[in-house]
Amino acid sequence: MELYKNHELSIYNSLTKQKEKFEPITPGNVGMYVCGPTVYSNVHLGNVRTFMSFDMIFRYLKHLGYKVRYVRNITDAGHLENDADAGEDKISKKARIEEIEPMEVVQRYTVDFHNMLNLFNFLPPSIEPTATGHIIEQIELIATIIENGFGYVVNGSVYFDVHKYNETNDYGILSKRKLEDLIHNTRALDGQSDKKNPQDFALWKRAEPQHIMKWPSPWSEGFPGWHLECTAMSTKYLGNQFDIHGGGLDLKFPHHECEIAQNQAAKGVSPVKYWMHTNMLEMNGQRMSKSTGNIINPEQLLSGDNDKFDKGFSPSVIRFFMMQSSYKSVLDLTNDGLIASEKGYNKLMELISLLDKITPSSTTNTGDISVENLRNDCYAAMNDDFSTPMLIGTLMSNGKLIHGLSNGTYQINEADLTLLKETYHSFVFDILGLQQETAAGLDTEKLNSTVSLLIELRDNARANKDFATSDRIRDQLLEAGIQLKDGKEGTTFSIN
RNA sequence: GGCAUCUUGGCCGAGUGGCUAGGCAGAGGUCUGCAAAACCUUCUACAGCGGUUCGAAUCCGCUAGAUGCCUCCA
Repeated sequence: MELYKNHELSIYNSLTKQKEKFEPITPGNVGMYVCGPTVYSNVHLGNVRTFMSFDMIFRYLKHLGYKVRYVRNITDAGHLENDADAGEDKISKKARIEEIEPMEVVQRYTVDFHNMLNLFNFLPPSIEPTATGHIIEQIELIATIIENGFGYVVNGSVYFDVHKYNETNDYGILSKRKLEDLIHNTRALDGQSDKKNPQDFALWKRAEPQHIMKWPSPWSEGFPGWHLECTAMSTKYLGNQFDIHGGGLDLKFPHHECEIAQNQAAKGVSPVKYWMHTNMLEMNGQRMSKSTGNIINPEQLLSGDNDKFDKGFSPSVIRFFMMQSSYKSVLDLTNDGLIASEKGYNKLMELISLLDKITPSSTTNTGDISVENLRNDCYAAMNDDFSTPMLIGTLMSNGKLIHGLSNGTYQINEADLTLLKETYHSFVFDILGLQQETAAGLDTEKLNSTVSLLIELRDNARANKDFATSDRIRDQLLEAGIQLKDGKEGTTFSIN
């Protein structure tokens, strides 16, 4: 279904700093590249937020009927600790500290990364290439950049000549910086003697003898610079120019700026039509940071095993929380915010279970709400630069329609009911990527029959006005984490 | 210091020239043996000052405050 033909999607382009109508380079096809994690430690919750935003974008583009090729890389080499000559690869540093093979580090944290994303119900990208798997492509790219006069070799290392590049191109076009300002504001770092200018960045670094991760190249035994891998892998799989490039806001400069420069220098074109940057995740009003201790692992947030939050939160609640804010806004992770989201999420899931129980009538009478309008509002929200907060608002505020249908105030015919169900299901599950969470790890069938028995006993007690017994059942169950809910149709329960 | 972004009601968080965001919390109600849950109703806002405009939370300027990047970071 080529829905995109009937929808005008607009995307905020960080390059032009405005919303633009989305028109892919090849009609019907979308190429999207997102800078993935450097696998040298456990996945950070901020990474989860960024990748979740692009997961949602991937989902919506697919929903619109685009054929999407989504490339998200794994950085398993080349990411320098700092840009000085003494710079050490993050992976080898970790390997040295832990006395294990670099590829063991990579394997461990790649597995952790995938496990975590699975928990949060991420779709796998179309291609997940690794930097170490593309050393040859990177070497070729460096050779071309040198050939074109934008790279120079010093002591076996290769640097990108930013000043030379800036004579014919605009270094700073993405981050809105001027080279002269950068010159004035670059801090003096030790050991930069190899570079012609401090603004130059490494394309290839010669490895010291004790270095464990290194590859042969025309210039030295060494390893590629960090910015290079994304240029090599994105253009290999998506072409010299592609539609969307995403990543966290903190990668805008220098990483993405350098990608543009490398692509211009090697291929003569700017690589990306729409640059998208996701904003930062904070916790309790402060940037998450290992050095200040303002940090929490995803596992700890899920389990509640931490000193920052009252309890654990399920993956869908965290996803709902993140989807309630715009990917372009700073999001502050707080206890109150998560509690509020948990209630909101439960409410939405309740709406969907109600909706699934509604039976069609011969005619439709839904007051001043029309299913058609509701559906259009959902699309309008998403078409407006993937406004998931607006989408959630629409889904929530039309809850009165579902309640009205449920309690008989409104009626709906079969065609409209199908459309309504389809709308809620596709936006909530397929696009937002939320899941209806049944108590994971519990044998729900056995639990159901057990609690049903208790509900029956309680009903009998209440009928006999033996409230001591009925209240005891209710209160004891609540203490055990099972909440009874008395409704018109009888008593149901939920697990807290 | 430079560049950029942001400042919405008790809290979170959308919107962006005239028209209800939404959630949480609060208040009132329906239901209930009492509750809880659920549902219904309801309150409150656009940092300050000046300008543009018939009209500004929305555009422009200034002031104050916060944040990000400038060094590895999603």
